[in-house]
Amino acid sequence: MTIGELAKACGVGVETIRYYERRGLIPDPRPGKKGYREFSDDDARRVQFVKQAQGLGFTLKEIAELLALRVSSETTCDDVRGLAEAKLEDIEEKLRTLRSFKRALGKLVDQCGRSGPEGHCPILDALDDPKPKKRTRRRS
Amino acid sequence: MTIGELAKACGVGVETIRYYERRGLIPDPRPGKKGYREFSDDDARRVQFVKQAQGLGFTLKEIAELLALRVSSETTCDDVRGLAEAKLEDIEEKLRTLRSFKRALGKLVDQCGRSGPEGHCPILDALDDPKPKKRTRRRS
DNA sequence: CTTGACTCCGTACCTAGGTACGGACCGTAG
DNA sequence: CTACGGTCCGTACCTAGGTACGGAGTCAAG
Repeated sequence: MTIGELAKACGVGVETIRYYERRGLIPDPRPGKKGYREFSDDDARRVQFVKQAQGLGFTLKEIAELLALRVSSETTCDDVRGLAEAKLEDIEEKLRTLRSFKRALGKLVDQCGRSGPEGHCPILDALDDPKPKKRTRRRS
Repeated sequence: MTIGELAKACGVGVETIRYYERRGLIPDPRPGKKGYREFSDDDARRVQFVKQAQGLGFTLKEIAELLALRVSSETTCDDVRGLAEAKLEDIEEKLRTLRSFKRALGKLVDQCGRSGPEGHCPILDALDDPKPKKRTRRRS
């Protein structure tokens, strides 16, 4: 596919694709007919991965590292495993934080209407709460 | 506490705190002795919340909305519930994506050494796999 | 065989989120 | 009382991640 088709398929602008190329996030596409480059489905998956990972707070640099994770002549299996496990740690941490946000927000929704002292932030309060005792029933 | 103490407590620079003030992420601190503003523990919690949320891909604008979630004379309970539920949806989505990243990365670690065809990205492959069949045993 | 939409590449510009700078003021140790 | 470090505020500057622009080539429809 052409760069424009790739961009449309991924919901980004053509210029963004070109920027990712410069950053090395997608490999140099094979040259197609008469100077128009030919992109693959694999490129599309990479771009989509980049967008998802960005939404989770990873930087383009970190994303490039994730995409580069593979055993090659340059990297040993141990290198890869080490890096992957470090990334897994990041992810676990994000999961923990995200779960506590979720708990806090859920609690807020539950408490809605029974508001406490004005001017205090219920989200921070909920996050503080160390043991979110089981709530009786969630609003569907 | 002073702005410098607050900054140190939160692991950010003084200028960052001042920037957050301008953005309205922390309320105007009460004026202390002779022009030095006095910050509270609550301010510290807010700043820490901001940093965590940023790490999860929320923008300062979104974070401000989260911090502003409360029932007041301006917002009804339904407003708050609606917004909170929308945010919960965001969070669920992030959780799903994060979990699939985790699965993919875990799989990569497991497969380490049994690498497939060179030049292909094992993370994207692992993400593709619709049903990550139960793995025999995880490396502790 | 021209016209409109698309591609190429290089360079310039933009927004979000800080980070640094400068001059004036405060306050505590020496 | 002065030196040094922290604070105040305003403004300027910086990096990451795009976004837009311009001139030249391409390609398909009319």
